[in-house]
Amino acid sequence: MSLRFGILGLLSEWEASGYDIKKEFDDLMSIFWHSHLSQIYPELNKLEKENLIRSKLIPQEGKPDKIIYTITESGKKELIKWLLAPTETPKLKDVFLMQTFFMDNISVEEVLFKLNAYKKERTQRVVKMKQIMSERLKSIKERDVMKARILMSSVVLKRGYEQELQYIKWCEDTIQLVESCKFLWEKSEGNRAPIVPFSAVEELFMNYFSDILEEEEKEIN
Amino acid sequence: MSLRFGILGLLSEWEASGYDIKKEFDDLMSIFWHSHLSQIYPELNKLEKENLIRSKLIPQEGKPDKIIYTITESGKKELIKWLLAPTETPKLKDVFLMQTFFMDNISVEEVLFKLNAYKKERTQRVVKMKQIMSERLKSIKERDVMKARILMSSVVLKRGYEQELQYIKWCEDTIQLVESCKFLWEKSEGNRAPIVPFSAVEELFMNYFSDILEEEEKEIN
DNA sequence: CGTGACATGTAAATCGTTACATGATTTC
DNA sequence: GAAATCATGTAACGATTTACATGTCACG
Repeated sequence: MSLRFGILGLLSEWEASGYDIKKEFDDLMSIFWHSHLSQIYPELNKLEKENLIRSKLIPQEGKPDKIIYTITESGKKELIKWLLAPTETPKLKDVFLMQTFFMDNISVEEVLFKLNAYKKERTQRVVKMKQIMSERLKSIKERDVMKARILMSSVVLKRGYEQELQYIKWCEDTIQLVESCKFLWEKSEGNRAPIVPFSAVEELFMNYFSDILEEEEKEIN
Repeated sequence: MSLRFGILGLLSEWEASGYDIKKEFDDLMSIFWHSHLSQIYPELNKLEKENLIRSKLIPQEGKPDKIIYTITESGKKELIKWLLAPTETPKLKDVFLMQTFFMDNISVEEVLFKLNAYKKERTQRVVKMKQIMSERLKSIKERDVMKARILMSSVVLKRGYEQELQYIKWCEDTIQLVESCKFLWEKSEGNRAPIVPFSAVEELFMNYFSDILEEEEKEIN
């Protein structure tokens, strides 16, 4: 349901081909959505049948011809209707957190390896995002033009970036905690886990949670 | 592909029925996954056919009979194989960020309304999570037993919680920024947006980005 | 006597991914 | 000569959601 609005949103600013749209999804918009060409092309055809967009064939030399789409009045109305509709809180999906949840099934060394590897992957992502952000910032400064669209795309970029940074920090903190709780993975005779009282890790545990427990004082409303 | 491992992971600790599994998905595990009963039941049957889990019928009085599943050796092996496999960095989907990206199409008042409403919804979620967390913490303290599984579920909870807090803070910061950039939504004659030089918002803009720009100094690796 | 929790499913529809199909041009 | 980019699609499969179907018991 959201893909169509991603397309309509894009076409509300520029006209574009399916191939162009895919590139936007892979670039800036990758922070909040992604899609395959094999889903974009049929969706464009559907949108045109519903009169929300219109196409024109552009012959090209040296490259294959392309089909450029523009948004219609009715399409813009649909987009605005969607923008004003209340957003349901999203149901999260995070495969790495799921793996983490069940990591008592593998050895501590493997846990630490996984956490480090994932941190590395996230770091690579944040480096790429940083590049996108500084390039954008530079081009905004150069063109010296500010618009609502530029503002809103920038705040979205910020959200994506800070999300990454925080995930990396979480990896670091968690690696530290696991490192100091290694003994929880030890197996005594009979392949049974040793019984460890909570008090043995209470300080470490509370320290790890300190930044969110401090929030307790701040009022939430 | 992940649902099956969510089920196997759960069954690696306790035996459970489809109905029990659904409740876990709705509770703690909702931070990283969710699923409908209509998907869980067929998946359980598939897993049993593949010999990864085994079922037994438990007759009950006063309640309908239920089918309890236990994990097999082969199931546990599959789970561990998955836990050790490298995790692809997830492709994010966030409908609210997508809406935000295109909010130049609605009025500032509507933008601010949407941001406030979403902040409220996220806040409700964080309140619920807080309850879950303090209940868990209390019960861990009372039972005075620490295990790797408890540690790992706690770190996942923390991730979910801090993610929510940060989203709320982003809403607040963004509301402030939009508030001070209201004029970007103004329309002059001919329904055209006024041309605003970047310098007019540079200070606000840079201030909004300050926390992530400061990270520039810290080295990432 | 209605609602919600308990309990297990099937069917249909939609959404998303991977594989297949085609063909031109540019760059290494 | 191989790989990447440009350009548009179809087909098959897999994952997910929504609707349908059935029945018991507890609580107010």
